[in-house]
Amino acid sequence: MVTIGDVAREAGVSRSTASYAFSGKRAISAQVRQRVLDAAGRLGYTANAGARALATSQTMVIGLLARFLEDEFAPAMLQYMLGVSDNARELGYDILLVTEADGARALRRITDSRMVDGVVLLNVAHDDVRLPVLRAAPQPGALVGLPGDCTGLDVFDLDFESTGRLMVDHMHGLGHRELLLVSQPEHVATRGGAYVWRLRDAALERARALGIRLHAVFGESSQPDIGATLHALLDAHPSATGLLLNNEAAAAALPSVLNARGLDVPGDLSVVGRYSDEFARSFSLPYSFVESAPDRLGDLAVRQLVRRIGSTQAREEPYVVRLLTPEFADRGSTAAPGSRRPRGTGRS
Amino acid sequence: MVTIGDVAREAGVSRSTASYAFSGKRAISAQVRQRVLDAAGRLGYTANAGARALATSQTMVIGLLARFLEDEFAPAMLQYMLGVSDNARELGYDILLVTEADGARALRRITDSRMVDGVVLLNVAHDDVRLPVLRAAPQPGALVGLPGDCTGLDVFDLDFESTGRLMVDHMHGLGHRELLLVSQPEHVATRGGAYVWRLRDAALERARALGIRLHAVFGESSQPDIGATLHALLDAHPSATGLLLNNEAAAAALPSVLNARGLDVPGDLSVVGRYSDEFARSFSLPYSFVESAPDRLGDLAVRQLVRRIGSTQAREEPYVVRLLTPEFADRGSTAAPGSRRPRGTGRS
DNA sequence: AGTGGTTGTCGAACCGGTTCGACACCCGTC
DNA sequence: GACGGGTGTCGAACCGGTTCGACAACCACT
Repeated sequence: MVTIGDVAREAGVSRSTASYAFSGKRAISAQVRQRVLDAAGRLGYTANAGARALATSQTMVIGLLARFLEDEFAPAMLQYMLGVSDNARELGYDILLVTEADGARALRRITDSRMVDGVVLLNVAHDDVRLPVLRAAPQPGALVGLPGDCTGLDVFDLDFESTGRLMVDHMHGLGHRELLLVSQPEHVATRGGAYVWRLRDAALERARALGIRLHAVFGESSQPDIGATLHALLDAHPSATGLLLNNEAAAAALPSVLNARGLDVPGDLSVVGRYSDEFARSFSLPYSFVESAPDRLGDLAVRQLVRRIGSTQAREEPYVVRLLTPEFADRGSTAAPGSRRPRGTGRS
Repeated sequence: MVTIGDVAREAGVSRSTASYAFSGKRAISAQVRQRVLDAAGRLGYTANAGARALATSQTMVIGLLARFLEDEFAPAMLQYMLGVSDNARELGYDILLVTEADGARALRRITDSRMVDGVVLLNVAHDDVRLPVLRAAPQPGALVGLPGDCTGLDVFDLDFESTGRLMVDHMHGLGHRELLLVSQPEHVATRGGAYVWRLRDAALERARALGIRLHAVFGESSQPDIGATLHALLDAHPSATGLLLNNEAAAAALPSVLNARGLDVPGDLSVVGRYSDEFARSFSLPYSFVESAPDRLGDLAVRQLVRRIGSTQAREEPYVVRLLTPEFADRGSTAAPGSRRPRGTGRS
């Protein structure tokens, strides 16, 4: 293994001079700097990350804590992971991926041992057990997902309440008066998935205010159960004209359910989902949707985290809670109720 | 920050004694060991990972290089990532996740700087540019995916050739004489995705040997294009009675395509896919399939990698190329051709 | 009592970087 | 010709662990 000492010897300078030649933190004459750089190139030198971390107390690594919980839809989570990973790398940070079931213990492990300069938590629950650990950690952290108590934390999430209202308002504006809402499994909600009831409650309240009947149910996150649930829901409320989805698995299952029932969208039923554009492409979802913006959230979280890592004074700044305004991506799957168009061939 | 020196002082021993009390690499009296452990608990001591890495030349981190290429189906890749991550953690290793587009450069970065003890490469191409870098690296590496040249590497993959033959044999055994095969995009194959033509060529050859007509096409990996391709394929070969899928996106799109055409499986068409069980659940795929076993491959790759990391003598052992025998998961989507059963209600 | 072998502990060196203080040198200036 | 201020380089200390050699204390034997 070639060390900075080898480079220094090859260039005929001291170790400290070699170090300064690389970092530029002190003035070094052009010739000497070039001699050092040449020597480094000749020897194939790369600084040892562990040694540098020890000396500088900076690892240039960010911990990414993902939670793959039962009853949650893994493909959706991937988008958030990539959103964080790609943006971190752009800022010069590597990603330590943690997928352990016991997130709190894993978080303590990587922060206490100083493996990371900071941490991003995904899929944050209302009363997330990882939060006390994060608050006690010496490194800063950023959250993707809104917990009940945000004190001492930078938080980024989609505004699920506005999303619920937006969905209802949109349908109401088109003339719908009876809607269906499929949320994630109740189990996910009771476990602390606050986004479930944040959207749901807001939608129910707005529906009440507008005098709309809104039938809200929880749906499975696995196939084929969710398909059966969708069928049952449509059976139970034949007069409903609009369907709202806050459940990626339900969205993925919907095309074949509608196909089986011979229902036309938006002629027989207007549909609005909530997922990411990338997700829609993978799952062939032709519905209008509210963009969940995982790449955007990853970008915001990493950027803020790196700000705090970088300067001690940034670490003193007030914490931010940023809820993204939902954006409606129109794919033409909503229309005035009862505006059935001639059925297509199914082939476009 | 509390160091081992603080613990030693608190326990009234030297730093080296404290170190030995933790590692157990020398005999330490029971009382002293307990004093050290108590002191560590009282002070909340955790060893600094960078310092330990520097001293031991071991980081206890494995690099995971994923490639999210254009025209490839991201949700399928996630299964492989989790397969590696979960198994690595079980063996005491953390995961450094690398998703950079320039995999060769990233690989050089993390190996040269000694951030990782070893590396797992996912989605390996036939002539993968990362392989020369890996061979030159001082750390061992393991591959998930079979390249053209395996010398000096431990390689794990599904046996795609056997898979292709198995699919054809299975259909032939049921009496099918005209089949369709949908592979990944041709672009993926020409770029070096060897698994594409390994399965395809083997299937074509076996079909020829058995006197079966096999129409093999490449299909898009994005929606909704792949759906249109499936429709066109079924239009072009109305007499084909069996469909083979080596394309996750095609599998995901198939239910609604068949639904739109009013085709019954296996009455009108027998179907066999190639994906993972987990994937089938997420995407609601009711078809028989050959298990791609991402968890198993991750397990094998990590286990072999850790073996080589652990002992210098294991590093001398001959390299292994392990191709998993394909396993057929029967979901009842194949039958003798023309054995149309009464159509279901689509609800079951 | 002297010898030899364990057992338990310590001090010092080392891993490979970074950083601070010291200082030699060169320039222009009074 | 002494003086002051940059500029460029070096030596030493430090980051926080691990590990090796030395050695004291203790035991059992002859």
